[in-house]
Amino acid sequence: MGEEVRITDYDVSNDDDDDRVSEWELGLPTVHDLMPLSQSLVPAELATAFSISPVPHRTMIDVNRASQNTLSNLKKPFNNGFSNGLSNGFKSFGEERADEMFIEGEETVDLTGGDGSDLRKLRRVDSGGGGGGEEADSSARTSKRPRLVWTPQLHKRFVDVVAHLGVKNAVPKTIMQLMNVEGLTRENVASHLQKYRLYLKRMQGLSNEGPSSSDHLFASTPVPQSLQESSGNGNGNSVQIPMPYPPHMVPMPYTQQQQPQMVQAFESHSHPFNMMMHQRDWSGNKYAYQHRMTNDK
DNA sequence: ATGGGAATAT
DNA sequence: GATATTCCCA
Repeated sequence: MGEEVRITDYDVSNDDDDDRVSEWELGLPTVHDLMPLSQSLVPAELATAFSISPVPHRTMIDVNRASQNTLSNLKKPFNNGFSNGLSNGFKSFGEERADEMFIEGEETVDLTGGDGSDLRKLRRVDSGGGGGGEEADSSARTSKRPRLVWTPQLHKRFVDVVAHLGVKNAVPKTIMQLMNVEGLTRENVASHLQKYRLYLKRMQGLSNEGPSSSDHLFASTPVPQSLQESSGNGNGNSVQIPMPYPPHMVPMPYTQQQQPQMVQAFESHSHPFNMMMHQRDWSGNKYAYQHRMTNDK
């Protein structure tokens, strides 16, 4: 019964590309449409000679596809929470690939964008008593956000922010804003903060270092001195932008980059972090894998 | 509306 | 049982 998030269902029915057909898809492709948009500057002979891989030919159709794809992505950034990375990726490889390549380098929609707007506000739709109106589908699935998984990276960011804020100012909302993580809600932070505080408390109780064996996550990120005990971190001023965190979101899974050090008293098993993306693809983009994680713990 | 914490849920 | 969400109240 333990129901884990199913990413499958929605998408199938939700797939914009399929149910919406645009003109250019309907009409027969014209010659112009099929005409390659670009030509190689390198003669075929030379190309082969130097083993230069030819750039895939793109036609207007490809372009339209790509742009539509992009549009729909922009339009429904959070339809079903964050699980899109996967669902999209699994659709149809052959076809999708072209599009991907084409729009590669595109930025993930950043709702946290410059000013720090939000995407929260999507809350549960409660039945208004009465009759009819049903949440159609625009943003209906909104009700249930997948469980947020606090990855080490995410937690680190959290800790950093809290540290820079000082215990005084470290309140959920502020933390959330400073963390600047796409899709992170105040509740998420509040909850985590609650736990973190307990951890800290329990921690100084034991005076010396002795991370309980159960504090997997927390133990993974050292508690900054600014938090060790004293409050305020000597920062009496209002904190404006202590640490400009890049807008983006959190890295990804956990590749096998094990470091010889840190043989601390970690559990004998491997980290559970691989399981992380069972619910959601935080980075929300498929290219995350390529990016190197620059965070250390 | 927000923070904090207890109660639930997964 | 750990961990995250939701409910409740100050």
